[in-house]
Amino acid sequence: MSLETDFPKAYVASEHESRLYEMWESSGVFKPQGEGAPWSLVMPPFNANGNLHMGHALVCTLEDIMARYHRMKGDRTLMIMGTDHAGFETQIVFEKKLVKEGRSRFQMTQEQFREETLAFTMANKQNIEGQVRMMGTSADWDTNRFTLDPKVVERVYRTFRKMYNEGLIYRGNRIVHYSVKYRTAYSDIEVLHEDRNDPLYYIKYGPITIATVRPETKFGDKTIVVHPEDERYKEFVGKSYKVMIATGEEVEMNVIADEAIKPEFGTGAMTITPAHDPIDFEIAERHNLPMTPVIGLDGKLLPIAGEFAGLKAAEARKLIAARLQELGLIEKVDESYIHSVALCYKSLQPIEPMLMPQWYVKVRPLADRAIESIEKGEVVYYPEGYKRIQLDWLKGLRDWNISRQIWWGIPIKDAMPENPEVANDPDIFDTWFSSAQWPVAVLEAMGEQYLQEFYPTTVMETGRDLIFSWVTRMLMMGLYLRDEVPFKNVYFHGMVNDSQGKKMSKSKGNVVSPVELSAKYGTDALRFGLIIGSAAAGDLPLPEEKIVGGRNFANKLWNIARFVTMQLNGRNFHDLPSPVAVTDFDETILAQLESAEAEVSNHLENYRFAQALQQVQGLAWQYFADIYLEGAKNQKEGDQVDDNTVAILFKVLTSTLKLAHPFIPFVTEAIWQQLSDYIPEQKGMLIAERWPSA
RNA sequence: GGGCUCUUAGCUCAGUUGGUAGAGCGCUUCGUUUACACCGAAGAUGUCAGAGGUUCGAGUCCUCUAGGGCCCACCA
Repeated sequence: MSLETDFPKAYVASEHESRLYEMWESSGVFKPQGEGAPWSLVMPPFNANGNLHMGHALVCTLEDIMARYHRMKGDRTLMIMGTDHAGFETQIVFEKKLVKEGRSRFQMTQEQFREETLAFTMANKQNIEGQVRMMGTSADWDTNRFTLDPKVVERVYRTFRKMYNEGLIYRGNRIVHYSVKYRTAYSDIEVLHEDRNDPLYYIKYGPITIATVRPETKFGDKTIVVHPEDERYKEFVGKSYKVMIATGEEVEMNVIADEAIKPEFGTGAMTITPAHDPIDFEIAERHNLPMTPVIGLDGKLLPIAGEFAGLKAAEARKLIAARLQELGLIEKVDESYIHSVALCYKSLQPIEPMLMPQWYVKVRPLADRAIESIEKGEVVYYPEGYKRIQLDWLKGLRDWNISRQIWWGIPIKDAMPENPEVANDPDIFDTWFSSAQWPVAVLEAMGEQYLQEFYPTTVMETGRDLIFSWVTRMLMMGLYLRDEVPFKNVYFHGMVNDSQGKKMSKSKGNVVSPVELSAKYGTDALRFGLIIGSAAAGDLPLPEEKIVGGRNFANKLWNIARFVTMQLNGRNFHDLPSPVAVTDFDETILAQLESAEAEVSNHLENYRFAQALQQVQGLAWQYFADIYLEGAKNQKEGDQVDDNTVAILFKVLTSTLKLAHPFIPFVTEAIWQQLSDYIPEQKGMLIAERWPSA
């Protein structure tokens, strides 16, 4: 072996990474090994509609660190990768693509659209799976699943049937959040709120004036509601009289009383629009009043609006207000009124509350069960503050709308083809309804023995933004289906930001691609940059300097190994004496190694990844390279470092490689393979080595 | 309206159970000794936002103030 050719001065990641990954994958080491305790992690299924982004890269890194650590510790480690068809999200991505091509889904049949979207999704799935491999992710690819795999879909349908038969799923006709732009209903969680300033119009209905921000919805109103205790209006309750409305028509209005009215708001009186407001809807239900639609699913006013019919609701508002003004029906306008407006999370356009039938999950029993489990400590949260956030959310949770008026996803109708109520429904499941069952579905797909051994999984690692949409729902569904929590620990990571700590976004042009950075600096460098100096659930800025630091660290390790190899002078490790602490130097480095082993393990057991990595770096660079190794040079007699020192160098090097491996798997494995020339009896792979335990 | 969180070296941020402040990058000076210039040596830089409290001892716990950020919320 020649140093210059076989052990070049610089570590060039691109020359090693894909080869090493193939070596690992084909060796079968990603599968559960040995007789140790089971340790399992189900990765968040990646949306198969684009490229790997930094959030994904962080997921791969954090989760792979855990998996590699536990594998080396001797646990029966299982890391499960998966991809998500991501219903609505993918539909939007694909529709944008269609628009760019000058096409539209409305020129296609649903079947055509699904076929093309499937092809698009499968291509992206393959793409992203390659990028997950690029990240060094040591997932067992035999367990890799897609949310549209027949076994997964069948699980979703079985769950639906079970819940339907037990009364936990029902079809309800009530007010839902509706996106006019995307023509679909949402669950509560897909809605954002923003404070906006809109005029509050005080409109005269005969003797009673009401306040509203939405005069455009008032065409069907037949009822004025006041609080039963309100002295101002007591004489009117139960009576009716004719008033003029915006169309110029005379309409009969009835006055009723209901507790839902707050006397201190506006004039203490309002008219109700049951088909377009949740509170009004409830009042109408209580009093058995008609519910007349005023706005169509296209967001335009219906014929009931007379001359305003066909206008978009928002455009109509000003025109209608002007007409009311002309007719002398406006008492005053409060221009400074600020209220919270519900917005579509995707388009940021106002939500239009609509009365329409949807499928709901009756969440109370499921949520109560989840609350019980959390309070009993069956799930441990990192950071722990998220436990309460989750509990609070569960306590206030309302029934979950799981149907979407979209084209891409799992069709509801096939869940119960024999049941007309289900079989005639054209809707698609909310993606989260299937991903909520993911841990059960993926383990079950491998067979009952996987569920037995690996459910509950050890840890769920995901972004803190998914706490409600995914984590809580998995908890509820896992408990429902298996009577056991789906994971024993939850670790939340934060959002990856740019070097200034700003959120990455396409419009700001500050998005950095993990694929490009990996190609430029190596995956280890990227992994290092993502982990160093970060904390659980904390947002993490990712300046390129951090990644450069990672590359430099990889190179440092490489050169430490190069130096140690040179000291061997062609001998085998076997020829060296067992390392003994002779000098103070020896004693110090061996003690430092031992304490680093303990601390890195302790940090990793407690999900303190950044601190663990900092320990490794400090040991390797400062204690080992700068101090011990430099000392060893000075101690040289002639050309030769004494054998005991070489033995210590070798021991510390190999132990350091083990400690560093979970974080920067490629360079450590590459070095290990180089070293194996000197350790004839250890021809194996570092990934399969035993973790050094102090 | 409710809740959470942050304010630590020039910059971006760590700091597990309270025990005389840390990393990376940057900066100053020096060094091309055959592991590494993707390097080494030496060095400078912080009343840990402000005020008060608990404690033998607080960046770390409590209260308040100021200024950021985030999440939740069916106030017509």
